[in-house]
Parts: sequence; C-alpha cells; structure tokens
Amino acid sequence: MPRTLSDQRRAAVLEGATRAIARDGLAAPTASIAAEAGLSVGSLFNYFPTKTALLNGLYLHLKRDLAAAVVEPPISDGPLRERAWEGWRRWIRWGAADPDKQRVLMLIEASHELTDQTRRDGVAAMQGADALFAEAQAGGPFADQPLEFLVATVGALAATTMEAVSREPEEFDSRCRAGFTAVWAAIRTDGRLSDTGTEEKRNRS
Amino acid sequence: MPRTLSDQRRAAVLEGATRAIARDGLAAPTASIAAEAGLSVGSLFNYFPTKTALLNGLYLHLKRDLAAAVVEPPISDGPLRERAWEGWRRWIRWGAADPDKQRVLMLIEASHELTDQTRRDGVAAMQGADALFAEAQAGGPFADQPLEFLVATVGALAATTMEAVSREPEEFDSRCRAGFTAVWAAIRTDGRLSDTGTEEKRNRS
Amino acid sequence: MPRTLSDQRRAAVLEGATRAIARDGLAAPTASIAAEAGLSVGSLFNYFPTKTALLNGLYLHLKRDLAAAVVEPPISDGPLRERAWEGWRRWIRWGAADPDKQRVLMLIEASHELTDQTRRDGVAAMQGADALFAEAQAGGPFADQPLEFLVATVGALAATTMEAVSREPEEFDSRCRAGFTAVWAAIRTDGRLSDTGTEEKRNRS
Amino acid sequence: MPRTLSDQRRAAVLEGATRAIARDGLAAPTASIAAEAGLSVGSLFNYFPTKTALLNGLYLHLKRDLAAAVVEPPISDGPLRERAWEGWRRWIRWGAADPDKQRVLMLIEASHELTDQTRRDGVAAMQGADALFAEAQAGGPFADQPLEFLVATVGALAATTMEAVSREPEEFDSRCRAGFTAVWAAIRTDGRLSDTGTEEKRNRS
DNA sequence: AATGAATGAGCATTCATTCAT
DNA sequence: GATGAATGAATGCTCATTCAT
Repeated sequence: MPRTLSDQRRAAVLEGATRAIARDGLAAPTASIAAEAGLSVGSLFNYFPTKTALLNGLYLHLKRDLAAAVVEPPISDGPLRERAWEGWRRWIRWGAADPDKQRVLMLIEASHELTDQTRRDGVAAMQGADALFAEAQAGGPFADQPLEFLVATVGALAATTMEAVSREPEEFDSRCRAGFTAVWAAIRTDGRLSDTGTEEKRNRS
Repeated sequence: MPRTLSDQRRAAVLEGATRAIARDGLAAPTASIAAEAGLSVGSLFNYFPTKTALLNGLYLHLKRDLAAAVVEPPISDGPLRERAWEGWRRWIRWGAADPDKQRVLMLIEASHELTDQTRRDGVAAMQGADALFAEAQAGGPFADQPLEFLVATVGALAATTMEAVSREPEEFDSRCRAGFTAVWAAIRTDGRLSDTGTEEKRNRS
Repeated sequence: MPRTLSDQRRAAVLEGATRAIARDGLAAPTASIAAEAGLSVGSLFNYFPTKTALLNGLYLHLKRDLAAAVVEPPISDGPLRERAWEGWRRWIRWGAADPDKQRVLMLIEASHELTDQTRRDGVAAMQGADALFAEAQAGGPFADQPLEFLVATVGALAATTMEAVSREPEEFDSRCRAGFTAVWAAIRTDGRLSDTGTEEKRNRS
Repeated sequence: MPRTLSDQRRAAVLEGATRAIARDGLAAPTASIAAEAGLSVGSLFNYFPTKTALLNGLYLHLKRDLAAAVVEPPISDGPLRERAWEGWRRWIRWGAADPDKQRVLMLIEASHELTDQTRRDGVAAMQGADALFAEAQAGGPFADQPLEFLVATVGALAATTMEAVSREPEEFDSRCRAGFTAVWAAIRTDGRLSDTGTEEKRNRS
C-alpha cells in the first residue's frame, strides 16, 4: 500500500495557493504554489489535474470555509436584526482573520476560470445563509429585486468592510459596526428613503 | 491644442486594451491589444513603454472618463439627495453604456500593477465628486469613519448595481433606483438603525 | 522449469507494452504500459529497471516470438522453393495474427534504444532461419552481397506484405502469394534480369 | 517594413529539423531543432505553429525533395527497364547524398503525427513517378494487386538499399545494382516464378 | 514483492519586449 | 514613426524513476 493521497496535503495545496495567489495574483506559477505548499510541482498535479481545476477547487474551498465560519455554531434565535448582526460580524471576522482568503476569492470570481458547475456549487455552499437573506428581502426595499441582487449588494458591502478592516485591523469594531449600519439601513429602509423625488429634510428630522 | 495623429492612436490603444482585457482578462497579450486597436505590436510600445505602463495609463483614462461622465455637465444646485441621485444615475448610466470599462477598471484595481502615483492620480481625477461625498459624510453614520471608507462603500454599491444592469439592461431603471435607495439609506440612516441592541419591531411596523 | 508468477507478470508487461506502443508509439508512458498490463508502475520497474531495458526486452521477445512461429514445427524437407514458401507463409501469418507485434518491432528497430547486444541477440534468435537464407543466397543474384543485405531485403518485403495484409485481412492469400512471388523472383532471378544494359523486350515477349 | 518571414529561414528550420530528428528521433526537442537551424525557439514557432505542423511540413518537404530528385531532369524515353533503372539510381543516389532525409521520412511516416491531408499531399508530390509505376504494374505479377502494394514494395526495397548504401557508401554501385535486380525481377517475373506449386529446378537451370 | 504518490528534469508553447527594415 | 519577425525567459504540464507504506 503506497503513500495515500492525503487530505492534509490537499489542504496544504489550497493554503499554499491562497498565499501565492494573494501575493502574485492569479498569474502565480504552479511552481510557486507547490513550493508554498511544501510539495513538488509533480505532486501538485496529483491533487489537481490542471491549474484551472485547482482554481475551481480553491474557490469552492474558500466559499465553504466562509460558509462554515458564518453559520457555525448556529446563530441563536432572536430578532432578525440580531441574527443579521451576528452573521455579519462572523463574516467580517472571517475576513479579518485571513485577508488573503477574501482577496483570492474575489480574484477567482473576477476571472474566467470558474466553470458553471463550480459557480452553482459555490452558491449551494452558502445555503445556510439563504434563509437569512430571504428574510431580509421580504418586506424591505429589495422585495421587488432578484434575491441575487440583494446578496450581491450585501456581499459588496462585506468585501469593502473586510478590506478596510484588513488595512487597519485595530479598527475592526468601528468598521464592522459602520458596515452593518449601512447594510441594515439598506435592507430595512422604508419607502420614504427610496422616494427620490422627496425633500430630504424629512429624512433628517 | 490640436488633436494629433498620436493622440488618436493613443486613444485607439486604450480602447483596444479595454476590449481585449474585458474579453481575456489582464492576461490579454499585448499582441491582442495591438490588433484590437488596429496597430502593430511595435507601435503599441511606442505609446506605452511597458504593459504595466499601459495598464496604469488605462486605469487613469477610465477613471477620468468616469469622472467626466459624472460631473459634466455640472449638477445643478438643489437638495443633497437630488444631487446625489443625479450623480448616481450618471454613474450607473456610464457603466451601462459600456460595461467593459467598469469591468476593466475593477480588474486593474484588483491587480498589483498600479503604482502609488497612479492610485493617487486616480483619486485626484474624482475630485469633482469629493464635495458631494464629504457632504454625504457629514452628519451621517459615516461621520466617524475615514472618507475613503464611505467612498469605497458607495463605489462597491455602484459596482454591484452596474453589474446587475449590464446583465439585464432592460432593468436599468429598477436596479438604478434600488441601488440608490440602498446608498441613500446607508449614508443617511439615523442612529436608531445602527443601534445593534435595539428591538427590530420598530423598523418593521 | 515451472512457470512462476513472475514469469507470467513479465509476459503481461511485454504484452501490455506491445498494445500500448502500437497505440501510442514509443512515447507511450510507462504508466500506460503498466495499466495495459494490469500492473502498477512500481511493479513494472521490478521487471525492467528502465524503459530502455523494457524496449530491449520487448524487441527480443518479439523477435523470438516471430522466430518460433516461423521455425516451429520444423519445416519438412523438400525443394528450397517449397521450404521458402512455407517459411514465408508462416511469417506473414504471424504478422496477420497480431499486427501490433510487427508494428512495435519496426518502431523499436527504428529507434535509438537498442543496444548492440540486443541487436546481436535479435539476429541470434533468427538462427533457425539462417540456413534457409544462406541457401537462398548461394547461386543467386545476392551471392556477391552481404547476407544481411539479403535478409534485410526479404524482411522489408515481408513487412510490406504484413502491413498490406493487416489493412485488408481478407486479402491474406492474394497478398501473401504476391509477396512471395516478388521475394522468390528477387532471390532467384538469373543474370539476364540484372543485366541493366540489356534490351527489355526479351522479358516482355 | 519589418524583417520578412524568409523562405531561407524556413528552409533552415527544415534542414535543422532533419538533422536533429535524424540524430535524436522524433523526440528531438524543438529547442534543439531551433538551435540546429540557427534560430531561437520563439522564431521556430513563427514558421510552424506547432511541432506537429513542423513534422507535417517536413514530411512534405522531404517527399517533394525526393520527387524532384527522381524526376528532374526528365528521364529520357527508352525501354521501361532503362527508365526504371535511371529512376532507381536517382532514388538511391538521393538517399546516399543525405541519409538523414530518408531516415527522417521513415520516422515521420511511422509516427501518428501525419494528418490525412499531408498524406494525400505526399502522394500527390510523387505524381511524376506514377506513370512509371503504373507501367511496371501492367502485365506483371502485380497486375492483380492494388497499385499501392506495388509502390510500397518498391519503396521498401529502395529503403533497404539506401540504408545499406548509407552504411557502406563505397558500395553504392554494387548495392544499387543488386537492389535494382531484385526490384526488376519482382515486378517483371513471369508466371512460372509465382507458381508456388512448381518444381524449382526449372528456375535454377 | 506490490502499490501508487512524490519527485523534478524536461518539453512545447506563449508572450513582453527589442530591433532590423 | 510603423511594422512584425526575432528573442529567450517563463509557464503549465508530463513522465521516467524513486521510495514510503
């Protein structure tokens, strides 16, 4: 029985790829990735047959990593706002804990490397958060928009917040809170806010 | 200041680069870019000494293009909300008119190709909108945050909206309005929304 | 001399290699060869220390296989022509039975992988047929040529015939006979045929 | 106007490839081929987009080179035998002049790199010799066989002769003549030779 | 022994950049 | 200036061989 394809090594590849890509972009050579993972080039290709496969695998890995960080342990019952806040804080904390992960996730997403299947799997990975998003959508200003638009909007705000936090980690609390304020306002604002023809004083009063 | 042949060709390179990069990502070969611009590779390197220089130039070009689209003609006086709405609509319209521009802008921004100088120049290009952002910041929930955080937040919402619009151009009005609702709520929400400890019923009622 | 497990596996490797190389050429990876033989790569290298050794071994194996097919059972006494015809028919039949063998033999022969020793051993393997070739040479047009030249000539005709037969197996009889006609004529023609200065009418009349 | 893709350089590539492949087999690295041609790797790929394209181009080049050597200057009228002898001598002389060409031709032919189109073009290149082959077939022992079988048979004899000559160039005359004797006998032998059931004494007398 | 993962030299091909024309 | 061929370093991937199990 030969040495066995180890989950540990596969994980090392994914971590090495995250570091290398965060540093050098998607152009990071497979050789760098392998080195970063403590493996030889040849071994890298035992775990992922092509660089594209590696990027797809890495994307899914990171999405699942994020999903797990957000939904586990389960968020205790309570008012939507409290649950949303808890989810948000976990999200930002995930990004602060390892900013590379978030950066790489965005890089891969912006590339043309993702297969449709991977994209679908990526969405499926976030299922745990679906209910929360749907709840947020109902009765709010995004009620008439596709759910994806709301998810993308919240995701963009999270990305912005994570980036700000990764630049000034000591401001975590402040940025995280401010970001949530924006998110919550965006998804819960009542009609008056969206009435573009209205005088603004009323909103300020 | 007559428009010389060189100016025209330089512009052609920038446009060709936008198309090529939107299609193939930042890995688009200089040869493709030249072909797309109707030039030879050799000539391309007469206008930009390196690919990095081209990317920096393209970034600035697109930023200025956006800035011009947003601030010209001058937005007429009026309540902040109306001016913000007008700026927002111009912004989204710019993205809808040529989604490639926005995509390429994001790609370059996410890369490591930008020099500090270019980044600074990019910020300077948006000067026309600074006053508006500053006004939005004052007295709102972002008052305690760096201005850049607010700008980044609004920018992220704009990007999300433009992407949604570029996918479904016929929904321009709906997405544009919904996006602005979110933006306006985010920057104008009062304290109650950000008080994470507050019961949410009030907001729902 | 009991047939051990090892002998069986070695034979399996040789057969697998024949299939793999017939399919993919000499570039057939050792991994494919092992797979075709129902073995692991690692095991393959227990039987042959290098790919070159495998090719040399395979060459010899095929040569001996051919030799055995041609000389066994012994060709019964009789006029040279009848013995030659019987040998020829066995040769072509061997090639028709498994065209891969002939193809692989040619591929290896044309490569630079064969050692001098293997080449010598290959010649030795055909010893059974030597007497026949020598007999054919004596008193014929090749009497003044090296024996190898005659052997090579006949071999080339056999190869051509086998290839034709492998393309149209149903024409076995016709091609086999035609090939032999050519061989026999080539080795038995009298001086008149080789007299390049002679008028040809005589041959045509 | 930049340097122009030169026929001279293309020819240099083909010659370099012939040398490199004759030396190292089809596995000869493109880098070696380029070096042998006095070019950089990059330039090689300006002339042939892939190694496969190069091999196809080389095959055609060599076939045409051979065809030209055999049919030019036109063989003067005369009895078939004299014309055949002249063609044969030119053929063998071509092989003797540069044995690499013949070897490489055989290597490529035996590989899987040739496209159907190239094979067809290769046949077309030999058109000049077609009439001769057809004339040889008519009324001879190959009259009932496909023309290709005759062509392949004669080709095999030529290859064998060329190889023998390349090994002992000083024996050119002897081998060339002996080879032709075999060829002529093979294509002109009358029925008695091919009657496998006949007593052989008659042929010896 | 048998297995197949690990290794890294080697290969075809690409591409930013240079330079002869 | 313009052109596109020339250059060669760099890259993704393969594969003979080794070695841990």
